[in-house]
Amino acid sequence: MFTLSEENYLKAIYHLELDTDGGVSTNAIAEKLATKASSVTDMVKKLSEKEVILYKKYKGVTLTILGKTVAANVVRKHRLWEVFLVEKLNFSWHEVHEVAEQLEHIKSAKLINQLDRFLGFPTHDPHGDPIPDKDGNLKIVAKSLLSTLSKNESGICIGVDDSSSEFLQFLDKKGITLGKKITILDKEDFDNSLSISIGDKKLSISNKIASNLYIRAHTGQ
Amino acid sequence: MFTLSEENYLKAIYHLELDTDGGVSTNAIAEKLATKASSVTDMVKKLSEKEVILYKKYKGVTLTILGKTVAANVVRKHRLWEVFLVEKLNFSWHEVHEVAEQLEHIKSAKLINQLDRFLGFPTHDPHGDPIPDKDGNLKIVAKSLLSTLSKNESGICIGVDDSSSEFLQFLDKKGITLGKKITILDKEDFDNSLSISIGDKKLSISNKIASNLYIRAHTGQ
DNA sequence: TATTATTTTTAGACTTGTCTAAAAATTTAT
DNA sequence: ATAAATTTTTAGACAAGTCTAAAAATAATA
Repeated sequence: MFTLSEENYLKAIYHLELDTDGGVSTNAIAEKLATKASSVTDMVKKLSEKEVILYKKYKGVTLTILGKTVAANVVRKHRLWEVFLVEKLNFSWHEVHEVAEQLEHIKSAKLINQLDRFLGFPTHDPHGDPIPDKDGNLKIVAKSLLSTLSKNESGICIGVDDSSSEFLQFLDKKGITLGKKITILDKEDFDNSLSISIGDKKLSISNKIASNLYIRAHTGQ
Repeated sequence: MFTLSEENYLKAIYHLELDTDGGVSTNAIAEKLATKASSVTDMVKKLSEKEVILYKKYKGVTLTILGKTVAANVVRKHRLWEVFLVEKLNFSWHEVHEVAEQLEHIKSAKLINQLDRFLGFPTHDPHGDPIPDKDGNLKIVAKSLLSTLSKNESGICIGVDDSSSEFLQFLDKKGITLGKKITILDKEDFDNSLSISIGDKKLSISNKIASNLYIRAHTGQ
């Protein structure tokens, strides 16, 4: 069994491993968890003894199979709870993270299995991130950043890269939500801003926005 | 803000106060929380400084208004989550306690308000215990133990005194659930066992069982 | 490569919540 | 009311998780 703190470390390492090649550095973990490098070193020794990570002094850490399973399970719980909060309790997508951070540590296999069933076995959370299955496997969906599409191409909005509260509230204000079809009407060379149509509206968005929206590529029209 | 441990102490004191006159003793708290009296003394000093309890050395403790509010809120959360688990996730009433013990510590006013709404503002949990409102007030329902009724009297089963897993599973097996009408057919002087009718069944139950079932008195009939 | 800068680890300390063992206060019984 | 039993508190210790400051290892740069 793992403590709340151990679970948070495993989750942080899990996320960092996804966009790092080779081991995850002490400093990276410290930054992600808003803690000090010395604290990370301590915890990393403990996790290494529990055989959930591989650790060589000064060499960074990697999750073991066991560690990855534990971490994925925490992520699974986090994302299922997010779905619950949005679908059943009328939370907005920018409000769910903080609460899900707490709920993800509740220990009960039955609870999470029944919650999964109750929600209709969702595959993605309200930000478009995939929900790991019981074994920790993710369904990978081919996705591209909106900023990489060309004029006249279109696709379905399936997720965000930056899921900060500010960004999500901005999207709400603009009417940009998951599942909507977006078409590039024009690209501005000057500042890489885009004219897009979404639903029956047209709007102009900066490159920064377009670089934080994921699109499921739409082969043909 | 209160730690998990502080909340558990407040909840224990809250429950103990309900069936104690005068202050709650150190030993009583220690027993309820399966901890040592010395630990209780330490925590009690801390809670006293936080002004949620009144404490005089060797004299036991009492909740302040603030303390009672905090404790009732934890109980409110516990019982709302129990309703959720039973009504929405198909838990049996004997399975909910352990999970609710964890969920009751999740901090989010919006979460609990929305959960309350989602569940239809329930007034009682699956064991028949009242759910405190936002201000910590309970709706008191006049109730009697089944064992106190006389022959030919009847009432609606509205709760249990002992909510141990074993007892609840026993009731399940006998088909005794909240909301059912129970009529005393006969009382056996020898061992105080009862013959009752419940639904369309007749059965015989021991005095021990009858002393753990609450009935809403049925004036008339 | 030698030096500087950065990262990581160690050493020692602090907090929270717990414990054991012993002392002090209170209660019960003779 | 005094002695015995019980309850409660104190004193000191420990584990988990964190921190600061300094030392050691690694990486970057001249």
